[in-house]
Amino acid sequence: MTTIRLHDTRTRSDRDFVPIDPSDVRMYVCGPTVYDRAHLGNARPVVVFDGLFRLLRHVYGADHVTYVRNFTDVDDKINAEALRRRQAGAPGTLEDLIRARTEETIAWYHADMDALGALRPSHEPRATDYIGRMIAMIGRLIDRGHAYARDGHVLFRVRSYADYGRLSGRSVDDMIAGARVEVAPFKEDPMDFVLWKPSDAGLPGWDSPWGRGRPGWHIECSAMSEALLGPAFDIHGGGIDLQFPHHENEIAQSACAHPGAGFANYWLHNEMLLVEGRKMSKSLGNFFTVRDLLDRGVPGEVIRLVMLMTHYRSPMDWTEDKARQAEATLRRWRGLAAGIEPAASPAPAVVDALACDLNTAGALAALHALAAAGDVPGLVASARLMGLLEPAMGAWAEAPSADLTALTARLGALRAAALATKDFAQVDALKAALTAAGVEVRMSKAGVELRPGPGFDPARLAALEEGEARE
RNA sequence: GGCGGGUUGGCGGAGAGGUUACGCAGCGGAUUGCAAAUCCGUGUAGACCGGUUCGAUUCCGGUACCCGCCUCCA
Repeated sequence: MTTIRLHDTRTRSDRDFVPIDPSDVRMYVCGPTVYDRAHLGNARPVVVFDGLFRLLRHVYGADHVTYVRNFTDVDDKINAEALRRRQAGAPGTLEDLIRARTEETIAWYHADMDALGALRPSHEPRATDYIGRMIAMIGRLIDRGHAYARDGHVLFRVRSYADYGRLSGRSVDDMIAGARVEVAPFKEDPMDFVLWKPSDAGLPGWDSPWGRGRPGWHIECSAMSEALLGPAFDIHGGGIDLQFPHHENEIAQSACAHPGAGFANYWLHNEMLLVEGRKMSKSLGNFFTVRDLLDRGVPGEVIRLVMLMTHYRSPMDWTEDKARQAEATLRRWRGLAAGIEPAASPAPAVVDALACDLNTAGALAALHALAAAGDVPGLVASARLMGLLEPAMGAWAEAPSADLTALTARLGALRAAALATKDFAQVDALKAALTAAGVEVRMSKAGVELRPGPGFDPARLAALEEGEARE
């Protein structure tokens, strides 16, 4: 069996992956807060961990991997948007508006991530469906002395967990020295973080032993992973920006709620995304969503390939040039793959590259080698392991259907005549017009061949044919 | 200030202590009336300074520069 090697952020080392239970490999990845369209940066962990999901399914069997990715649907930004809508005159209660907003956003998210060829996870829990579980976990943390209630809040007592800071490599004292922590009178220690906070009448809230309120950010992931994967599971993933504080706090909560269980055995973090060399931000004007790209005609498969060109632990720079390269590569491969059945299994070189801490760039090189060697069935089977060249994703690359027989015959006749007279003026004029209409012109001794290319424009072609009729 | 990551040929981007990464672009050739497409060939790069070594771009140390996190942003 293939041995998968993963870079574990917690130990800062590459480790052979050994699942707790090979018949049920379990992975949890932090999903989106559903307040708006997913931007391109949101797509990176989706593609990265979809790749790992596919690899795990390949190695352990599709029915032996459980992948959980949550939706955070309780959040102040969602509340703010719902409030804005109500003030703008939208009907319904605030809770209705919140639900409507999150339902809408989840549907967008699914559509956009589907377009990138990401498989749906096994479970996609919503935080609001696990409030009871969170309350129970908070209660247990209080009972064990790891948390305390104060003024309607419940706080995690950071000093009660000796390993706090281990994941992100910092000590509580260092962090306090950094002095960027919220000072609140109800905190025993400035680093203590919120497990539960009170909600006023204008905010969504749930009844709890500490009054009506809502959960803090981190507890949801601890509660949902516990519910769906158990107190110990294999892999926990997410963006590197979540390493602190989110994941650090998650570990503290889960480890203290289930001492000795171990929580997640391997921690994987993907690096951030840049756009043309700069951090994507609204202020720089380079902020865009996945949907923006799709609407602009950049196929999801192209976005996916661009993402796979860079190793997941390096910052990935989105550039127009890369998108162009990726599109050209996919067009070539899809051209080769047309009508070819995939091999029974992906090429070992590709699997090995992916098994080496998801070396997607290496795997792509292996794909190029398969294409160069003419092993198209192997290319297709291997590409599909990476979520590429899937039949459902190829509509964008299909040549538009068009009847070019008349034009082919006309060009062929002109050329045959020109070959005799050595006057190619008319041939070249027609060729230029065809090229301008997005038709690929191929001439050889055997004859003339026309095929619609990427920029095929039937309207300009029609004009050509009308011109012919008038002649 | 604290913590972490990075610096590879024109561009993108990997692996490996010593033998071609790969892709794109470029260049040369085949092919073509000319092209396109395709095919063949072609590139000794590794921020800087030391150290270890028979040998380092690959290991160790330092310097410079860049980036991220420390602000419920993946």
